[in-house]
Amino acid sequence: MAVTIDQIAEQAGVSASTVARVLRGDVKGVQERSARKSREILRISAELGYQPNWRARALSRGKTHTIGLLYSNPRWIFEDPMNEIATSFTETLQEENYDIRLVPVTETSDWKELVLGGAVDGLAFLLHVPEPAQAIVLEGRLPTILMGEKFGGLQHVVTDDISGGRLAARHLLGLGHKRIALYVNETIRDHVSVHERRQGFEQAMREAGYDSKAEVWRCNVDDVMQRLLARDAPTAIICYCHVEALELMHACWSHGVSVPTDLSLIAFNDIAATRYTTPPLTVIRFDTAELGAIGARRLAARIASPEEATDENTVVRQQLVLRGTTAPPTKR
Amino acid sequence: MAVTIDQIAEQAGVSASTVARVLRGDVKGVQERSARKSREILRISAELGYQPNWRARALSRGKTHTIGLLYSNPRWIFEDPMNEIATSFTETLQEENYDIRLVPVTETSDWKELVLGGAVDGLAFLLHVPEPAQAIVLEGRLPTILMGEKFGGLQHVVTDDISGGRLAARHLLGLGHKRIALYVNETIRDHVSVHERRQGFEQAMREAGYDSKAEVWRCNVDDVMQRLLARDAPTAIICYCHVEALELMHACWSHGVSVPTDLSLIAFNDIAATRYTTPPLTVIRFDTAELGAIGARRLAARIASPEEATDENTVVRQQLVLRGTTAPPTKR
DNA sequence: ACATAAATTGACACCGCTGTCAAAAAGGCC
DNA sequence: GGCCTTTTTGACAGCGGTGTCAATTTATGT
Repeated sequence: MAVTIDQIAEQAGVSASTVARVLRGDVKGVQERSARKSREILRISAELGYQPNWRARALSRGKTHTIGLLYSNPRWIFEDPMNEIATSFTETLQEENYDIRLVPVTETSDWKELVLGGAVDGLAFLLHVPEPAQAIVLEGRLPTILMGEKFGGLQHVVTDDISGGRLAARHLLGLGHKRIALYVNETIRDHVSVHERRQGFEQAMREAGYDSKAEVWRCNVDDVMQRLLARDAPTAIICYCHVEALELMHACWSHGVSVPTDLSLIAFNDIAATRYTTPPLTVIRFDTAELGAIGARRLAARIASPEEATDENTVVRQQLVLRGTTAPPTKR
Repeated sequence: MAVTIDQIAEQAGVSASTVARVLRGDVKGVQERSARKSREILRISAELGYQPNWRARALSRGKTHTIGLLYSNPRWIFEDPMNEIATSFTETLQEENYDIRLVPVTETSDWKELVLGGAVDGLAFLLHVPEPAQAIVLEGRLPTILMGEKFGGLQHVVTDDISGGRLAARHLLGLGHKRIALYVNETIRDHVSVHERRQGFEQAMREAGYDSKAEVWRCNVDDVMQRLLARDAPTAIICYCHVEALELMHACWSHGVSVPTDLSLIAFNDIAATRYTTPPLTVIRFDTAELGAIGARRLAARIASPEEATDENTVVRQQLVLRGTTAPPTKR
């Protein structure tokens, strides 16, 4: 059906090897006769609309020039802020001439065949390594990069969550808040970032001498509202991520708690929606594009030359973005 | 390096063909000796950790069991509400045993090789068919599905934007609004949905006898605010999509225009962020999951049996979700 | 013109699996 | 046991390229 190298060879009256070489641009073209022949071959292949067969090439070269993005739930990779990371990851990888294959990892899917069978040249993970894949990834058969998570000595690019937590707390302390809580929704998995944000938060509170007033709430939004309405409640909340913050903003609005007058709020992850709340959310942000791009380049480099691979990990810094949900506490 | 069928064959003392057959489960296993041999082969291949070579299989079978999701800008496919469609599309395709390859389409990228070279078995487009791909797609060499857009006779799954526009307008008319504008940001490409939403809107206005008061504003948010502050301005705005609405909500907030007291707002696309504005946005929504799933199943069916392929297109209906940004107009 | 070096070319094995086909083995029946 | 049918098996030719190597052709130097 499709045009092959042999058809071109036949038409041009040369061998398939020659056609392959010419198409690959692997002829010096010094000799007159040869140069003419090359031009002829190029003409014919263009005329026939030749397209190299990707499958044959992959088998022969032993490479697919494809990166597998492994995930267990598509919702996670398409969701904020992962989608921003994924965007820049794919964009950068495209510059490096790689394509992305989305590989859903479940107990039943054929992901093993794809990964171990050579459908991809490297692996990438966003925010977490799915359970079923962990053992195999650790065997290190393929170049791997983890973005936003640390796992068993594999190369990673992460955010600086300890200083993120510290930044949030210090900002609130600077405004005069004395009692601050960190709200982590109870459904959140036990991710390194939970631990680190907490660590930074507690560190800052300790430095300020408010050690005992650093509370970590692992509950749901209703519990938070209830605790907030109690006597001597915190005057500021740091939300583990944007989800908690958006929920809480909404809950405050319906309970008549005014932000930032009655309560200061600060969230992690600067997703688009945080700019559209009323007032816009003060957040701790990191450069998602940078994280994705670094991950992409690291992985590409690793695939290109596995020997020279460095085990360097990168930490992307977090920064404070002042918007409208934090203010000095009101005396009450 | 990796274990091949020949290695297993050698160890088991049989031919490669036999191994292949056994692994494929293509033996009756009636004869005692044969059954024993099969078990032995399976044992050995498990012991050696055999994984079929995906590349070789693809070449040999002439199929990759992969769908190419073509896009010209990653931002678009990872963005709301496309990500919801993409999520359900990939999930459904996974059930049908296909994987997704993200194929960025630019002038320079090697997408032609991937698509025409047989790296994918079918093509999918979200909301638009990138320019460089249009000619080739129309040749119809590969099964194709378009989601959320119509293009040159290709099979598609779209939303019912005409009735969507009508729903929005009728709701506002029902509340007593007489002068309504449709705001389409000037940067929006000329997409069928722009035309159709407008059509539905104008249709409803005509039915209500307000034909001349159906304005379509193709401008930016500053222009909108300016026009709104004029005498005899519209009391309600239908936003072409969520982006316009979020921007406008924000602009209203900073200009002291209160929604919905001073202005009623209704938007298309029920993305997550619309639920977190204050007040939450009234929207016209469609079932993104349904659209993605239908697209996936159609494409899979087409690939499985190109002959029986129906040219049926599907229209996913739009519906009104009442939230807080619409109210009867205030006399002023 | 002749030897030598450089460029070009075609044959061929290979990548690892699939699918066909004819030969070999096993089973069934008289 | 002999004959026929059904299973099972291995050889082999692809799939469409890649890459090596030796043979052939052309260019260069004297």
